[in-house]
This record gives sequence, C-alpha cells and structure tokens, in this order.
Amino acid sequence: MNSAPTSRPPEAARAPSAAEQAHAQLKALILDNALPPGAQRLESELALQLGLSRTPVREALVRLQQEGLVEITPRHGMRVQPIAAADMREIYEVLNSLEPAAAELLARRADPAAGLERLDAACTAMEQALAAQDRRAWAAADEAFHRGLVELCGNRRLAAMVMQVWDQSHRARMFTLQQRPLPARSTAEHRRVLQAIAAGEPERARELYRRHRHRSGAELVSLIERSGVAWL
Amino acid sequence: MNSAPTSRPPEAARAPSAAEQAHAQLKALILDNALPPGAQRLESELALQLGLSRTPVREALVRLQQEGLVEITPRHGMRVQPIAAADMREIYEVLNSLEPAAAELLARRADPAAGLERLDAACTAMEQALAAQDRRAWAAADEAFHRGLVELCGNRRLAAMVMQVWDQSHRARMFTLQQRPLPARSTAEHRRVLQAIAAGEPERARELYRRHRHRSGAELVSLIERSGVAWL
DNA sequence: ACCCTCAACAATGCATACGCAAACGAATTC
DNA sequence: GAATTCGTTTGCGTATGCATTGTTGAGGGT
Repeated sequence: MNSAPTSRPPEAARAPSAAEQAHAQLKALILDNALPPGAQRLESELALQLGLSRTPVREALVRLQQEGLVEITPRHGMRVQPIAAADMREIYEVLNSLEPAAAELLARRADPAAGLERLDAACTAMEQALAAQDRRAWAAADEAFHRGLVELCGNRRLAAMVMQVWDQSHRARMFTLQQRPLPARSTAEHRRVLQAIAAGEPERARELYRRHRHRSGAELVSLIERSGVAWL
Repeated sequence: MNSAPTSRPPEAARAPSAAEQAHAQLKALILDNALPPGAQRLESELALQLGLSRTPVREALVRLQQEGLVEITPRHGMRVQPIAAADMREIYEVLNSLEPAAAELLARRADPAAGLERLDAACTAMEQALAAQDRRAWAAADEAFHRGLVELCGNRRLAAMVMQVWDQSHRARMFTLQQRPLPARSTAEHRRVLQAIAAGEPERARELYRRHRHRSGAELVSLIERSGVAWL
C-alpha cells in the first residue's frame, strides 16, 4: 500500500558497492575512535588505507559530512567532527523531543503491546548488566532499547533522525559511561516507559520518557562540562 | 586556540563548486515541480541539461538522496521521490514534535523577545495575504515564519532536520493550498504562539504550537486522502 | 500461445588523468 | 632581522575511459 516498490523479499544481499563499504568502514572507524575527533586525513590516504580509489571514498565522505560526522575542508582533507558540550546540548534537545514522540506513537497503535519483546529483552539485559556492574553491556542494551523503540514506532523519518544524532553522540556517551555512577535510575525508568506503552497510555509514556531524557541529558552535559574536556 | 583557522572574514563568497550548483539547481527543479514526482532521469541526461559532466551531478544526486528528495535506482537513473499521504503523516509527526520544541527553546532564552522582528513581520505578511486572499503570498509568509522560528531557536541540528522534512513536503503543501479554505485560523494561531514566546512562557508556547501543528497537519493529510491522489 | 534462454546493448560504478588554486618555503629586499 | 613576494609543490575538483552488470528484446522450444 505505501508504495514500497523495493519490496522486501528480493531486497536481500546485493553486493555492497565500494562507496557503501567505504562509508560503513569509515563510520565504524570514527565511532570506535580509531579516527579520533579532530583527526585530519586526505582523500588519497583514506583511499590507500581502504584499498580503493578516491572516487568511492569521496562519495562516502560526502555522506558522512551530511550525517554530521566529518567536515570536508578543501585543502586539508576531511576532519572528524569533534563534539563539544554545546553539541551535546543540541543533540539532547532533539532526542528529548523526538524520542518521547516515538513512545507516544508506539502507545497509540491499535495493539500497543505487540512486538515489544525486543524492548523487554533490552530492559532485562540492562537490569542484568546493572547487577553485574558491566557498563559496556549496559550501554549496548541501552542502545538496543532506544534503537528498537524508534524503529518500532513506524515513522522511518523520525527513526532515521534519531539514529543520526545518536551516532553523533556515540563517542561522548562512551566517554561519560566510564565516569558516571551506575545508571540504576535510568534502567528503572526504561522499564516504566515500556509498561506505559504496553498499557496503551500515550500521554504517560511520552511524559515519562521526556522526563527520563531530560534528566539523563542534563546529567551527561554537566558531566562533560565538569570533566573539563573541551570536546570529544 | 580552539582551531578556528577558517576565521570569519575570508569566509564569505567562495565560488560555489559545480557539485553545489548542480545540487541547488536540481533541488529547485524538484521543488518547483519542473522535475515532477516519479520522473526518471539518467545521470547523463541531467549532466547534459546542466552543462556539466556526470561527476558533480552524481555527487549532487547522492546528497539529494540523503535528503529524501530522490531515489537512485541502479540502472534507471534517479527518480523523484513521490510523497504519499503516509509520508505526510510521518512528516507531520516529526514537525509536530520538533517545532513546538523550537518554540519552547525560543521562549526559554534569557531575553525571549529579542530578535523576533522576523517572525512578527511574517505574521503581519500572513494577515495581509489573508485579507487580500492571496494564497501564494500566504504560503511564502508561512514558510518565512516557520523557517525563522527554527533558525532562531539556536539549535542548528533541529533547524536542519525541520528544513529537511519541510522541503520534502513542499510540493504537497503547494498542492493542498489551492483547495483548502483560506487559512484564517492558522494565521491567528501563529500570532498567539509568537506572543507566548515574547512573553517568555515556554510551556504555553510549546502547547499552542503543538495544537496548531496537530490540527493543520491532520487537515492536510485528510485533504490529500480525500483528494484521491495516491501521491504527489 | 506462452515461457524460457541467450545475446547485444546501455548505464553505472570505479579508476585515472588533467588543470587549477592554495599553501608552504625560500630568497631577496628593506 | 623581518616581511613580502615569487616559485614550487600538493591536493582537489572535474572530466573521461573502461569494465561490470542488469535489462531488454528476440528467437526457439515446449
């Protein structure tokens, strides 16, 4: 019905183009901090490193620039975009607006409780990680929860936007994760949002999520500011 | 110190690259319906039409694809992305979330009334267009209001996201504009949002805007659905 | 009459070549 | 000794060539 000419069955595995590979690899390098913020690389260096020519690398860089991960400066190659506290403020304002909206949409569906297994599993994983004091596992579960929520809400544009800023803030989240107290409260709040969604209470889900986002966002920004690093 | 070697003075007018020109021209052609939805064009056709070679055209198409305006299909060139009622629903869900947030941010500033002249002028222009029954002028003023609002809110990411979906829905707005009653109510609502912002009442500004968006979005979607066109 | 196979063609994706312009350094002059 | 200017180098933007791959149409077989 909704004009999906690229129907799902034959969607499967087309050989990824060199440009796509370059994009994926560079993105991974940036998120993993292998290409640290502020790093400058020439197109030709990257092409050599990835075993490609400049053309697909260039295409990948254009995409990464539009995603806000790098900046292309004409004679100095690309630079990995650093994230300052001000950027985190922007990102959290966006997330604080879009994610509660996603929760509301989810709770408004005809059958709000359908398909929430992913989110429930993510909550459980968070609780287990919390008990085991495993910050890394907690972060993975947290990401799974947020990703699952926006993907389930049925609004692909909203989901894409959330994932974009989510990626931008990935490094900062990984950084603060190390030096903040165990996110016990966040874990409980996730669970409560999920319950409100399953119960089909859009307004409550939205407000719970909004408050959660607002609090954790403020915590994270002040943590970065107090940590004294100008950017990440 | 913080590495701003590209200081502002010489920032000004660098000759726009051919790729930028191609991007701007193609975007204008799409928004003006000169390249109608569903239209297919080969890279080489566009290159010929714009008087460039395929390379900068290709770069422009990659950007337009990420902006959601076209789709690149491997052996058929690009296709202008049609907008269906379902897409408009998505777009209005996003706007309904982000724009009220922008209004709230604007009202939360230290001096909320500062710099609102643009918005005031846009409101006045809307009122005049309404009196003159000039739909086209009204649409231009409406766009100026919304654009000004998100640009003033101080959050560049939020502004970019709003403008992106705004562009996606441009054609649909122009279409419905012709066949809906004069937007008298919208005009008044804009004015009230502006007053709430100037008065420094974030919550009220957000809620007023949310209601405005919700109503006008629903109107527009149902108008498209009733009009019987499958896509625009 | 319909379907399947195969071959020719066409558009793309990538690599490479070329010219321009900026940046860096050296040399000369004040 | 410092500054300015000129020459060289280097990276980028664009164009173009080539190989890959999908598409389309025709012909033959069932």
